[in-house]
Amino acid sequence: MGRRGEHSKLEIECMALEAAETIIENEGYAGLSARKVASAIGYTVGSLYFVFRNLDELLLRINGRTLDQLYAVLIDAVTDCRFPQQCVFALGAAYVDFATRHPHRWRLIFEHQPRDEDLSTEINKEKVERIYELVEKQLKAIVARPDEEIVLSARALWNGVHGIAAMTLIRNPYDEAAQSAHQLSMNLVSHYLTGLNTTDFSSAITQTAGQALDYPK
Amino acid sequence: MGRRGEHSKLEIECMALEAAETIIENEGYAGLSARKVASAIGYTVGSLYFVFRNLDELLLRINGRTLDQLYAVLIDAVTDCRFPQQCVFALGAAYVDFATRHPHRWRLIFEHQPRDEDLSTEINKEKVERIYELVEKQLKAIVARPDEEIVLSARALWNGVHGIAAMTLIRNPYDEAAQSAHQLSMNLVSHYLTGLNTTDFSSAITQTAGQALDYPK
DNA sequence: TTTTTAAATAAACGGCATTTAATAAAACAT
DNA sequence: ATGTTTTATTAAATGCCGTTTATTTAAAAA
Repeated sequence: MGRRGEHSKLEIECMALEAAETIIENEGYAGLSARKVASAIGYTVGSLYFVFRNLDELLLRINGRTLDQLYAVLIDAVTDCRFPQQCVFALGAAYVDFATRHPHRWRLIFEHQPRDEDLSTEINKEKVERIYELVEKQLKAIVARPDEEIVLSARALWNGVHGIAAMTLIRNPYDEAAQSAHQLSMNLVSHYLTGLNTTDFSSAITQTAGQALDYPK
Repeated sequence: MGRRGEHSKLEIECMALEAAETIIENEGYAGLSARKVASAIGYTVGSLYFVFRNLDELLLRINGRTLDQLYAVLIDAVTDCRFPQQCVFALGAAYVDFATRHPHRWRLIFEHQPRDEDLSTEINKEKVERIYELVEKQLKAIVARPDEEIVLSARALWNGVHGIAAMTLIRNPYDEAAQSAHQLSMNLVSHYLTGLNTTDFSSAITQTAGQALDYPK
């Protein structure tokens, strides 16, 4: 058949993204296929390639949407917290929560790497950067340090929270994972912030931690 | 052709593992295929299924070997460090180093999850646990805390270091990634250990951090 | 020497992503 | 109203893939 004109290109794109998200949410990336997405929206495979260059592009778009949702959740988490320390805890808890609630989509963000070089990688870079900035803002309110060090610390701490979510989710049943991850996240954030607050000339110590703590060159 | 008897079953298994490792090391998991492994060792696909139940099993075996290598590297890292704090830094540095040197094989450990339920998951569990114990040992030498808390803290800190390696490696060129990861790992370990040392009645604080720091229930 | 056994293969199956050529409906021009 | 051009859509083809099956053949056993 030819043009039905039932849905616009943009509508098909949206339908495909939603269908794919549902499949991934339920069965994970392994359960996804172009054919499955197409039939879920009542079209044939070919039509997908009329809207997306390839599956990689579709996945990239899905990751973009997931990152948007994640950001919204994190924004929400920092709206009802009073003190910056409390806010960092809340951010960690919200992140772990999101990861355990949508494990497949969350993992896809980090595990999918497109084969085409292109600018594909860069596309969602800002959406990730935004999240780091949420943490930086809180750290700035906790300790007075040069911007450079705030950026470094936010990355270190947030990557840490991410690692907890990642390792906990790898092989654990839903509820168990969520509980364990929360406990670990709290432990990490708590000790890290204490350490950050305690260290007076932090930048000096961080840069010379090797000598100070007898770190091997 | 029929039985050549040129290689024993065990020899073929070993050859296949090595060939697969090379492919993954160079091209990543995406570049691996049963046919490619088979032809690399001068056999046809069918022979692989005479030795492994399926590709999942082969990958599981590879991950086991990678975990063994990683453990060896970490053991090595703690042999030439004098003080426990220094040892934790050394462990983190060695981990980050291994991850950046073998990104594809390292990622495979965490990203490959077999479809067969089986006990497959459990197979490498000990090899992961062993690593946490290395960290626990050092933490025990740093602070006097109940075992339960040591275990929790080792997991939190180590997952944190893992997260740094993971996030840094996702999209960064080799050298850049390695340098950045080292810096972040140092920052995280440094502040975390300071915090752990500073907190006197840590178990009390960790368990009641919610109230203490006004953490949202 | 014949029979059995087991190693190894070739070929097949169904599925996949992606590309190609064919088709038919709409939009446009006359 | 008619013919022509677009363009949305599909069916089919290509070349991979993991896995299974039946078949061949060399060695071991009889």
